[in-house]
Amino acid sequence: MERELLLLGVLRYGEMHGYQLHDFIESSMAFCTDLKKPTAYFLLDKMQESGWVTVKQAREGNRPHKRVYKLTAKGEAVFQDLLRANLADFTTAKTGSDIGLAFIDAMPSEEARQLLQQRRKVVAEQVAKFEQVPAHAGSQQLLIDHQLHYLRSELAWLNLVIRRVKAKARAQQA
Amino acid sequence: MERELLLLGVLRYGEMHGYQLHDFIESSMAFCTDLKKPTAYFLLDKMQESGWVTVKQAREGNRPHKRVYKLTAKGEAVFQDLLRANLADFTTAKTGSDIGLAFIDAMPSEEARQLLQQRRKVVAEQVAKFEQVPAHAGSQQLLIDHQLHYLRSELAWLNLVIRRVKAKARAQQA
DNA sequence: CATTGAATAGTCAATACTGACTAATCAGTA
DNA sequence: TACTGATTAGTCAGTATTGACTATTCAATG
Repeated sequence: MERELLLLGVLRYGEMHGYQLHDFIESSMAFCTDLKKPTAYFLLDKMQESGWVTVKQAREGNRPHKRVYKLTAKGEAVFQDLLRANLADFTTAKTGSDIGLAFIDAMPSEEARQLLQQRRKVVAEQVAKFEQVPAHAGSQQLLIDHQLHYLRSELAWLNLVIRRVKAKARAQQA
Repeated sequence: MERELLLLGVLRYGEMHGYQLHDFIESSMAFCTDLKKPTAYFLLDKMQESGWVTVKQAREGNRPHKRVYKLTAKGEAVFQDLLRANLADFTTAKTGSDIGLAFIDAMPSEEARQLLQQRRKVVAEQVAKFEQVPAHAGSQQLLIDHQLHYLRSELAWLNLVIRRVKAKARAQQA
């Protein structure tokens, strides 16, 4: 239900059409979710069927159809419920970057070390990127802070792994 | 390609049938991926078409069909490539638990504080669970260590957020 | 004013993923 | 031996998700 929570939450800022919604999410929340356009429309349609949002066709100038979505009272209630459920719970994030580590013994430690150093560079670049992000308003800042916290923690862990792999590489060469 | 890497990597331990594969992943790697049975069979079929694995029908006793998958030379080559690509790269994990934080201003800070304290309990329990996990062999241990590192980092961050929310709750009541 | 490229808005066919199911065997037990 | 529940093995129909596309409008430029 996270994506629903997200869409409802964004719609609380005011009525919007699908493209705007998707755009806002792409730009403002890219690092905590990735909601593709067709998925957004799919979910919005379902929400409309459930009565969480209303849709009206709008025309500006002589532009073609444009579906404007608006939160209903029921939608707001669902939002409040989902929000509470989300805040009280915790689901561990899954990386995909871990899978490689599981099989790190399948290659020479020295090569693994080099690859992990490349990975470290990637993480360090992301950290740098987020350090440059200008201050955001309110809870947006929370997400940025979290991302930074997370990335730094990953960097620290990577350093640890690299040290371990280095030790192993030395042992192998001896 | 992470799931492919995973399946190929597990098959390197020796030929297996689909159920065994899925079982191994469920039990040994549950916290870094979740690969459902039908997905495993789906991917294995595709891999067979690509020539990464061979399949042979086997019968033990008079059990019905049982498809035994075995890595081919090509499969091993692909595995090595995927492994290198995976180790050199980094993809940030996405939680879903962040979405709630993005809208935390939509409820009274005092209530948010209580909910986040529930969340903290959930995280703390997971930390405790992983601290109990007995030592594993080789790179399996790496995954467990990573998970612990990650969970502790999340716990620390949550504490920080809770402090902030507390401060806000005090400010609101004053 | 025709043309190019960007932005806006949405669609669709295809892929990926999963919940819920079948079906056989085995192990215990009453 | 008939029944119950667990284990093994796999299937299938339905849902979720996405890459790649269409089609319009706008803005700028030669």
